[in-house]
Amino acid sequence: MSKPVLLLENFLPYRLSVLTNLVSSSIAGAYRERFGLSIPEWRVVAVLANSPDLSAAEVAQRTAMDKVAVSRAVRALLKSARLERRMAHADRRRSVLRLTAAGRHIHAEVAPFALAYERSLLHPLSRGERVALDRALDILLGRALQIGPLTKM
Amino acid sequence: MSKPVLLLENFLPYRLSVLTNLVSSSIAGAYRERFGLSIPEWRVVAVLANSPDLSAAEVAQRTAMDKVAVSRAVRALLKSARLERRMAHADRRRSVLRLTAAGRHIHAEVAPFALAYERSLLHPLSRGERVALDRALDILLGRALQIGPLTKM
DNA sequence: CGCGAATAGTTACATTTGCAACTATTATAC
DNA sequence: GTATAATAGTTGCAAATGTAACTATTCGCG
Repeated sequence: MSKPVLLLENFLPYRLSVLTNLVSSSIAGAYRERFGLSIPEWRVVAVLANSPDLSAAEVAQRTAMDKVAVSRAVRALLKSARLERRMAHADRRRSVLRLTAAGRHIHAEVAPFALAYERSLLHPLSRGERVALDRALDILLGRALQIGPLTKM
Repeated sequence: MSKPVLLLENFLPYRLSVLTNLVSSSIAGAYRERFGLSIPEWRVVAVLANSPDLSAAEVAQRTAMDKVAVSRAVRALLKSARLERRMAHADRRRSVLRLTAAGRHIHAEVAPFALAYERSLLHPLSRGERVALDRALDILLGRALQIGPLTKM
């Protein structure tokens, strides 16, 4: 029975971090220079394309972003006229966010690009391997939420 | 034949990002408050524990960090006396980095903690699911490197 | 009502991160 | 040997991100 040794290259959090950083920075560079869009902005566009008229808090929840990040992304999207904001008549704190025509247009451009990247990334995996990956990521996410902030582990 | 639709919650880069942020921030909080160590510092300690006398550039390569991040982590570790640095006699540009006794000590504390977190995270996965995950992450990393910066995709 | 707690969103500030420019040293070419 | 290029590492600056404090509005409950 040998004591387990920590090798960084085998350590799951490290491997996730390296892979994610590589993937995210590749995508972010492409979005930025081709569409003038940051990843937070892209997330906001992506959810509003499928679910118009959400409030900022609802967008935050669906994008796993915090409200400050959403606020900044919304401001940028308003400035670039890809988003319009009204206030909820019932509750004047609440905003109602909706893509403009320009916003829907950029979504129609970026979405196929994003899907193509994902398809290319997954290309070397078999159907079964993709299913296994999906499942593992789901389980890990749930587990990470469960473990939480590690206040006292 | 329906056109594939982009749903953020199914988009692999998004899912990787959410999972990685959650895992990394959990770990980072624990390292910081319990050991006074940032993740970049931890990576440097982890590689030097197994491979003493590396140069900063070699550390950068093995930790997937850039040289600036390594430089900053090394400075912090020197300040906290967990690392000592000599210069290579043959090439006085090159540093030779080695953990001090305090550095080895912190490694001996953090490594079991890190392994325990990893074990806990992987707990709900079966042996076969872990193997499949490992394999998928390896393949994805290689593929992401191959695809590269997306300069012209 | 009306007052304290809660919620939506923004702003301000500190920390982190990435990139480019810089210094110092060594290697290469002529 | 000297000039040019390349390499190791640091520093400075700007952009991105997170945390906390703040404003405005609404809710809950007497």
